[in-house]
Amino acid sequence: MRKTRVRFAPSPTGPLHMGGVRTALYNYLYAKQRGGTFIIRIEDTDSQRFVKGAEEYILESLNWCGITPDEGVENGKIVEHPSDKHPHAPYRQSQRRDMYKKYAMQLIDSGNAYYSFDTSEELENRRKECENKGETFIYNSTTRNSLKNSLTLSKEETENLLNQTDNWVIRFKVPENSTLTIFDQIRGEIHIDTNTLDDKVLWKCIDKLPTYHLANVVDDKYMEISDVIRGEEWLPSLPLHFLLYKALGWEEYRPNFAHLSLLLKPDGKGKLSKRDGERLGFPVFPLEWRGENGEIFKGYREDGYYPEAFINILALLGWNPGTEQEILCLEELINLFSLDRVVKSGAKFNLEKAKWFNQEYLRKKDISELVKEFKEILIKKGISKEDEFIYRVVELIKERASFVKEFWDLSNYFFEAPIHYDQKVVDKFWKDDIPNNITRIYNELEICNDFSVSNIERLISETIKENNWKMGPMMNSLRLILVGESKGPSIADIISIIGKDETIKRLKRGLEAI
RNA sequence: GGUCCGUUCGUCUAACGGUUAGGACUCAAGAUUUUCAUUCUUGCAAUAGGGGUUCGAUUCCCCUACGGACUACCA
Repeated sequence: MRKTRVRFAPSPTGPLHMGGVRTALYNYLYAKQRGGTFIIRIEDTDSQRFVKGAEEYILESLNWCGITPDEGVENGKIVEHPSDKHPHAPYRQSQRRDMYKKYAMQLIDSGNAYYSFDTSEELENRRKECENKGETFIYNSTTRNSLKNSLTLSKEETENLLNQTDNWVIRFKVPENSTLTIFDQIRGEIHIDTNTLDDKVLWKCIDKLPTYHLANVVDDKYMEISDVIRGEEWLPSLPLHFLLYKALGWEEYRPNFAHLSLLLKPDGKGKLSKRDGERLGFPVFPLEWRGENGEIFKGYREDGYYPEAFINILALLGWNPGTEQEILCLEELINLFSLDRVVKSGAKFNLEKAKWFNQEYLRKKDISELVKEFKEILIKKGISKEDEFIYRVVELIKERASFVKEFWDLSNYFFEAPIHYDQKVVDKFWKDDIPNNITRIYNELEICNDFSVSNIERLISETIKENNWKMGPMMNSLRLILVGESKGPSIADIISIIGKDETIKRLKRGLEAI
């Protein structure tokens, strides 16, 4: 049995989106469960699309999620020099160019690849020609003999072109007339006729770097990757990768493959993309991302999600433990994860359910921890209160919120006296002798010195009973005065927390204002 | 267009030939509550369609439909 080594290999062309985080998570869970190694590798062989800050963003995102790499990253940075812990450095493909070049040449020498000199215009024309005839152009055994490459040109001509111009690429020579059967750990057997494949470019002339396909296979072999778990968008190039292992003589190193279904747009067509978040009002990215032209994309972190909740949401989007348990911490996910329980079909993200997950995690938090978080919000509003006071408030409202950021709207009346009184409540309850009765309660409270919840509760209910008042209108009117509207925890709790002075003040003002 | 992958309540999913097709989110109703929320109970809601195979198909096979990915010197 091979030692489990998996990699997450993002390319730094922008922020990592939640689908990418899920792929990283599944890789991580798979590795951890099997006592294996989780490696990060940066696939930056596209020099044209490089985005500044993307690499840092990716690492910070994984860090926030608690997905910690065993290899490839040290002190929050991609490792560039080999060490015991990081024997395969550098972990950035742009810094491994020479290695890929060597294998590209080996493929040419062994007859598995060739130089191609066709310009993109020439190929474009051929494609159009075919299209007009209702055919499909494929650069492979059916066409390569009629194109400009080292298979059709003489040795001398090829040499000359290579020496004189920079305009050449290396293409893989796909073998003809064979059917491949490739096993995918999630999808089972996949059959492919090699005649439908095309001779993909392995080495680009444009930036003198390998394409993803070559770099990927070489690195996976050298980094001793045992299992490749990646997105479904790679399924069509699986046969090419499969053949590449064979052509390089590395069949015994070939990893197991598993292709994950995609995360889909919640409202219909296609895979989840960068802009869906703004359009549909939920984050697509783990962390906030500032685009080059000042655009801001929301992040789960900034929206108030806990990383544990975010991970849990992602884990269950395309996988389930086979039981009815839905709230799973990282530890449990590691223990329970298995590729056979990964769902084959694409999953649409659901915001409501995501909120529910966060609510579940919020409820599990210690009140003192929530106090710390809420305090930051209060400070921004210029409100300072002693921790004990905030603690009592949070204790009462935490069940009512999915996010700490909702605490303020749920508890503002603890910190500020109401300015407006909800007219609907006024119309419904503020009648007849209510003002008089409230005044009676006011008088009772004014001489009361025990503002414990139980005493206030006793005092109010006894007063109401003794006078044969109606419970509903009295309580609702008291609430109206104290809160301004018809919401919140019990009156006794509110009075007890805001205390005598504030209660008296609010009753006085309410009696005058309503 | 071509190649590949997929299809169970609105959404995430369970049921790996035999279930009244289960759970969760959402929604609705009821109970509890001085209000709101919580909580509890109940309810609404699905096997894409058509053929096979089988005593029996959500499950296996085929066709159709629909959805998705890929089809770059992008990953």
